Amino acid sequence: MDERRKPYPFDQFEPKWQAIWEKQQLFHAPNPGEKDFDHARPKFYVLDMFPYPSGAGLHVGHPEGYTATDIIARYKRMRGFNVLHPMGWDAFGLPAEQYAIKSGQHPAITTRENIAKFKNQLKRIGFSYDWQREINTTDPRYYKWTQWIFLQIYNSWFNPATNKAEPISTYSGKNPDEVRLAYVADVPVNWCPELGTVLANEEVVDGKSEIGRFPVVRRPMRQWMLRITAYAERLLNELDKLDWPEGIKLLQRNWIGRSEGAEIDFKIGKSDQKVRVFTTRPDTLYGGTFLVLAPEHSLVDLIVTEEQWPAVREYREKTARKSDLERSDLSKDKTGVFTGAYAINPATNEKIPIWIADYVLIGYGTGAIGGVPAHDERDLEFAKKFDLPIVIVVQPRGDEPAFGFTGEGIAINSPVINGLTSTEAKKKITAWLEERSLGKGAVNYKLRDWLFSRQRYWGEPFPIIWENGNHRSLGESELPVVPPPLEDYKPTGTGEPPLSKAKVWVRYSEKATRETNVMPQWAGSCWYYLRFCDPHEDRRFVGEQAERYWMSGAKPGGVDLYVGGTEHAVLHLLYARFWQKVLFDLGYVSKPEPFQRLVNQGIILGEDNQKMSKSRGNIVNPDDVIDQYGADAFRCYEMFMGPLEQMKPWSMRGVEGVSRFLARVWRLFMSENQSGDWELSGKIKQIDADKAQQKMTHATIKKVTEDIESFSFNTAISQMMIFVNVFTGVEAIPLSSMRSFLVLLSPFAPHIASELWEQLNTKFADARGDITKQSWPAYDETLLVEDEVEVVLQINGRVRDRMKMSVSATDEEMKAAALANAKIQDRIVGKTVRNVIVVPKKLVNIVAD
RNA sequence: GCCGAUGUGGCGAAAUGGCAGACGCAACGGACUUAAAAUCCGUUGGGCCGUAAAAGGCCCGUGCCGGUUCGAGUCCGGCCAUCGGCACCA
Repeated sequence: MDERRKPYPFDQFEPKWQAIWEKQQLFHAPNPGEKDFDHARPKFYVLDMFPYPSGAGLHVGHPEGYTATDIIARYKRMRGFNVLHPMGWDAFGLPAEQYAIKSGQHPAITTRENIAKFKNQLKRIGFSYDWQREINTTDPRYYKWTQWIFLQIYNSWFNPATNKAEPISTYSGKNPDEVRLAYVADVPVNWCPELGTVLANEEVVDGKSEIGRFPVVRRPMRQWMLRITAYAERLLNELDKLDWPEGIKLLQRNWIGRSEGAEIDFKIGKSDQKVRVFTTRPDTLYGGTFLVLAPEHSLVDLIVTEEQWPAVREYREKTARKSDLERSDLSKDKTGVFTGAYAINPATNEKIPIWIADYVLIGYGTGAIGGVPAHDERDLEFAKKFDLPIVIVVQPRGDEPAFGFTGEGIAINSPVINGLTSTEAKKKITAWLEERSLGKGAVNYKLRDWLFSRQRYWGEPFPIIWENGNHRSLGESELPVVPPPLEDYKPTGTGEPPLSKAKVWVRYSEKATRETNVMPQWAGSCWYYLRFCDPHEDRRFVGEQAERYWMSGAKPGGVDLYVGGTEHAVLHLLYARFWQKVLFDLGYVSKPEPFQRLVNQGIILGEDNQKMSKSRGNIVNPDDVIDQYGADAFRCYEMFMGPLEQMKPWSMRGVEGVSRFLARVWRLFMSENQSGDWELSGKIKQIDADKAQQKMTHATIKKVTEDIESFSFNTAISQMMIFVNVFTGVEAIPLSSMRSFLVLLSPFAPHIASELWEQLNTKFADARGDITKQSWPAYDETLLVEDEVEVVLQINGRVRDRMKMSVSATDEEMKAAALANAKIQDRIVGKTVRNVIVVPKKLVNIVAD
């Protein structure tokens, strides 16, 4: 293509229009109270998941969602909305730091370079972002407020009575540090020696770090935690009113993992000690023949008998050394040790042995279970292995065997609840336990508190200092806390964060030292959508008026449309919801949920149908595509590939096809003169469209409008192709149809639409101004109505003939015409017509045999 | 193991329960051209009958098996395959 002439001169007009948009700041959205703000228009906030600016630059997957949102943004502007469509950078994170370790270059420099590269690439695609609102999570003017929000979390607690966060000052207990939403705890963490940091559960995949795939081991360490579990119920319930894909809601529900059941106390021997267990099947209590504690359970020390100590100690040490991976890998084979102690089953009053086993997790429920081997697979396996008694207490309703039956049935061998269904039995036994103070109904969640500290350099420092072993928050006036420059960014390897090497910085005062952990990468993205509302406000994390305006709406979520990949289904999306709720409870924001509507774009595969990766060498770089085919072709191809949500392979041939379509659009408007220059085609005239042309135009307006609304961008483009095919070769082309068409095309291919619109304006005075300032065309449904339609004639559901009929034909007329049809006649001779089904304007089906 | 998504030509795909394959790619044929590229026009799911060639006709076909219905890619039940998530959560 280099030496050859391009099919249309996109290389000239695409940069031209990008320069015009930038110069005129056409896509800047003023805030309420600012110059040019229009109160009469409704608002629309359309947001992309902002990228991590990696050194590799954009790949074609990024702009897929970005193109979709850009189409929506441009469309909504033409429909009269004030559109907020911003972009920014989630720039804290490991790669820049890893690079710093290797090269010694400060991550801030790497980050700045990568951002410049990303921004340049995005601008070449012609996205209509309001670049005045660009934000960068590593900018002190931004993370000052990330730290500020942390302080709000730190300085509040979750009041169960009001079911919301409140300032810590309202807490009446003795030690507020026990209830803060941000707290310090010694917890078994996922320690990654290679990365020199701990990781959140969510960042560990199959026992390896999500980044780098290095092994991860369990190790107790003192860490900052955020009390997200306090919000489990609300995070679960408030999903209902969000317009998110059901699949994503389900992922979050499963992650939160609510289960209802009971907590039951088992007395230990003759002492006053009790073990509390959680179960979802209190109705199987009579079948409980042993107890199992997690090896780490604090009661173990108190109950183990002399002779069992050595075995217990050895087992506990062995478990502690196992990583999570090993622990679950060996899941097929149950292990455990008897403690020598016994408990009393409160239902049967029988003495049952207490074991420890690593299939019971310290972090879930009470860290102890009642073993009901007859009706729980894991307990059954354990009982078989260690020869523990098995008692059947649930009778299945079908003909399944009761032994090992885990479903719901009828309670048996259980005096208090015999004959009841499992559901009834659960209620009754729980009430029975409550009356005797032996237990109570309880709800448990799989969700754990959020491990919030990292032993890294390139992240937000905590606005916290330590004095005499106690933590204390810095004042708001001391923000931002800026990380000190370091000679050496390497992790210390001991778990001591790199910031501890900056001795001067760490020393806050005579008596106090700074916290040296930093926040995880998720911190900055937990609230960036709020900052976009008002990115330059320096007195508050977001201006109140701006927040109330852009986040407004009748539904709980403030952002009207949020587009990004499924990989953030439970991490970013859950964390952001959590922060939003804390800020909402404390009265800082107006909405309980951040994102009202969520759409996930599918992954784009390489041409070989494999995931794009450096090692496969199948990565497509948007720059190369744009060099060859232009930004409009790139955008349109990304949308033409198939449904947005679907995974689909890239195809350069496909890009070429879409590029040919845009060239046809170009030549519909432009022709080459003698000297080889493009000029407006003389075929375009101010004439009325004939009936068929008018119908095609309105059908196209309708289809494109509806398809944009339903995110069916691929079929919208198909319709525009049909339109162009119809008008290609027409001798006199009606101007009005071309005007409408260009407006429809402009969200998809804004450069060519702008250029052709301008060309029309040089000759015709029927419209004025830039195409981006036009309003979206309306369609007239009456023009789409046909006089005659082709009706399908079927016999027994098989098409036998077709005939033209007036749309106003009655059912009777259609039936009569069908039966009179020659081909139908031929086929039904000698047969009995049993029934005739008439679908108006569509078909007649004759049932005959 | 559990949960979810997907399965339609050579390929990407389209189809409020009503003509399966729109639109695009690829392929083939034609026009233009000294030639090629580009462009334009046409053909293109499979099988069979038919004819000199056409016209035309019939049957099969949306992962597999069954059901509901006048009529099923679409709804229901069971299975298979691929992808994604969770995974000893009591």
